[in-house]
Amino acid sequence: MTTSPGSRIRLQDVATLAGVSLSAASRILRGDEEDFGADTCRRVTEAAEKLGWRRNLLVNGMQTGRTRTVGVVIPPYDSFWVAVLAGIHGALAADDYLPITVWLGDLDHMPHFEADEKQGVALMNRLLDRRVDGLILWPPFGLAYYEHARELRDQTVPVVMIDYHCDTLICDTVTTNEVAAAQDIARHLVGLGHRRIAYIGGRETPSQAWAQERRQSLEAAMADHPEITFASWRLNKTGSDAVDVCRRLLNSRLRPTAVVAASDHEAVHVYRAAADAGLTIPDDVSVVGFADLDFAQSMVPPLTTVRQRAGEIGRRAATLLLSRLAGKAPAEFVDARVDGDFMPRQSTGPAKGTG
Amino acid sequence: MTTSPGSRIRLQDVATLAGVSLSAASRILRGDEEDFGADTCRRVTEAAEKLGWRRNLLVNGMQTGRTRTVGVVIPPYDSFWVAVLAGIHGALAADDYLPITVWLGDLDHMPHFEADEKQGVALMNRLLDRRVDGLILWPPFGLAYYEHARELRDQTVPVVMIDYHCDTLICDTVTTNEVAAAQDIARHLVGLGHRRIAYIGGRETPSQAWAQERRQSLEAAMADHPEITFASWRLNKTGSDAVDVCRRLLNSRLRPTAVVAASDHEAVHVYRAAADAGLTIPDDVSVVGFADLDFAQSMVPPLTTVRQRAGEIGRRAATLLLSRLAGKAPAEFVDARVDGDFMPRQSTGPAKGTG
DNA sequence: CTGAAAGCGCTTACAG
DNA sequence: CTGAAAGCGCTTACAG
Repeated sequence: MTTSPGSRIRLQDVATLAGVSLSAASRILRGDEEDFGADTCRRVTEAAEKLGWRRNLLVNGMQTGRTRTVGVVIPPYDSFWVAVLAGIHGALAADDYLPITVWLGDLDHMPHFEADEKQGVALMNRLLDRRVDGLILWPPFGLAYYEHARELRDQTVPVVMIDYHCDTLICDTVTTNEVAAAQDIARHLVGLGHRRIAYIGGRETPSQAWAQERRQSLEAAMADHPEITFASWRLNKTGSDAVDVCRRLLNSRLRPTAVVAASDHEAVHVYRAAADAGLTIPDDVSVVGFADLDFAQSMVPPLTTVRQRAGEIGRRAATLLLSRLAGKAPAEFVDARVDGDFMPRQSTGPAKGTG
Repeated sequence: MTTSPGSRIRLQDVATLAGVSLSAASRILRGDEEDFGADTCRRVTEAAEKLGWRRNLLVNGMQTGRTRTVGVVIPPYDSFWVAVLAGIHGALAADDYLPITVWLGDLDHMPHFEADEKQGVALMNRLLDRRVDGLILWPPFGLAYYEHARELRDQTVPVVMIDYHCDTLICDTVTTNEVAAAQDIARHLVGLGHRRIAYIGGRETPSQAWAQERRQSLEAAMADHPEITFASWRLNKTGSDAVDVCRRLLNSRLRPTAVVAASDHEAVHVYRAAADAGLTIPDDVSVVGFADLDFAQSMVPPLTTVRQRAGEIGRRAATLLLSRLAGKAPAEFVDARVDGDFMPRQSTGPAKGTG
């Protein structure tokens, strides 16, 4: 029952059993069979099989400096991130790379990453100590951690960030095409006759650049329609005041006939606030989400939203990193944009009084 | 921009900069400071800091045969498994172990694992080639893979299986207390006056032992109530006939007033079939799920179900493995049971005609 | 208090 | 066609 890790079979055991030298066994098992007699090859293969020998990838890692391993700092936070992870895993596995996925904090109470900077740096360093060849990071591991981990700052280890974006790129990034998505949303709502539109977002820390970009894209898209009155609202740091803020928003002087939420998560709060205020969706107020999370379709009414192609985002991130590792990536950092798909459903309708 | 992995700082560089020997630097940086002069220690620490040297855990792995790494073969399939993963990650991280989470197939179309045996074995072997110290597996990686991977069969590498259970234990297991949960369900339904009760499950392959146990536990619990007529139904291999089977079940001669689903996933199908058949939940038929997945509470009506303590299950699995690795686990395989919590909600009500 | 030496499990030129 | 030797980046007795 007790494990004895030292008892593993070594190549030398295989070589001995097959009656060849260590190096012969090594070369044969690595496919270098041409130089050896068919009989020798067979003896070695059979000996390895019989003893249950398996190559030791730690050795390869030490010798080559490459572990064929990628650190992925992304929690399975919601269906979007789970799908991103799946995309990453698939693409890496296809190239025989192994993702090592870790995250900080527990899923129910995602911490404020600013407060956990120390732990964040420690997490990265744990991965770097394992000699991952590269890293894929989610937004909260933005600039701050980047600057703390020497390997990243010095660009010894390539990094791809998802949904993180800033003016001067510090690494490869993969992001949803926010501008196009915002225009889709604006076009849809304006077409339905809405003139008073509000946006409700979470806080926008520097590391949550996507949040800022999403709002700004929508503001820009709305600015193309001078007939629109538009207002952006924002939740507090933790989002604990979400329903309350949504309620105030709906009752605000603007009296929006449509609310665009930063994501489907916030849209849920708008639904609740609308119910509290006795407002019907979409008759009294239209609601648009973002992401098309797994629950969006079964909300009552089904939520109009922008589907993010999460799997594709993950795959792009992984292939980008792999090409970087293979030295095949462009010299400049890549700023990859993945389109979203506007999904009109029943949470949006004609503006009240427009019919 | 281009990465040069060979350019990493080695301990020798640190030693040279500090003006000490390699071994002195090694011992000082590992905390063996007592034998050295305070000044020497400082010079070494500073040199390491200055050069940005980081220990190479691959070396430790090679030297000790332990990598402080655990292979976790669990996809983030639904909120249950995500929470299990979170529990595992938390417990491993607390002990400075690193989980390496991988899975087979894509999340949308989870493959038939029987059909992918080769890939499954390859997946395990990829982990074993990385010299993981142990493995945590989800049910589909049951007996079959177990028998194929020599390290597992020979118990060189300890394994904990979640929700896998069979008569003669082949490894440590962590499972929900199915018997108690089944009794809770039976008591609840009988108390509501139900006399005609059906169970709807997916297929029960050998590797999905939990499915079999769940059904059998319910059958046993029902047998304690002789006034109950009980029938078990089952979906086809892929579950593609789910709604259809549920429809037939509801219209069957039994005319069940209550349906117990193998999990919340199947309960969704029962809801749909009930709607198709013009039956109201719970007035015409009561429905009970299992797991308390993230969507259960917001189903219409909210689903009565058994909450599985996923986080606890994950933590137990991880700590069990860690104690096994530390040689502190009991000699026999552990069969850990985690209680579920019965969650009565609005999908169950008095049996029709009972009032 | 410090350094030369062996070894972890291999791979890869290189000499026979 | 095959084997002795050096080396990957360290750690750890052991000798000074």
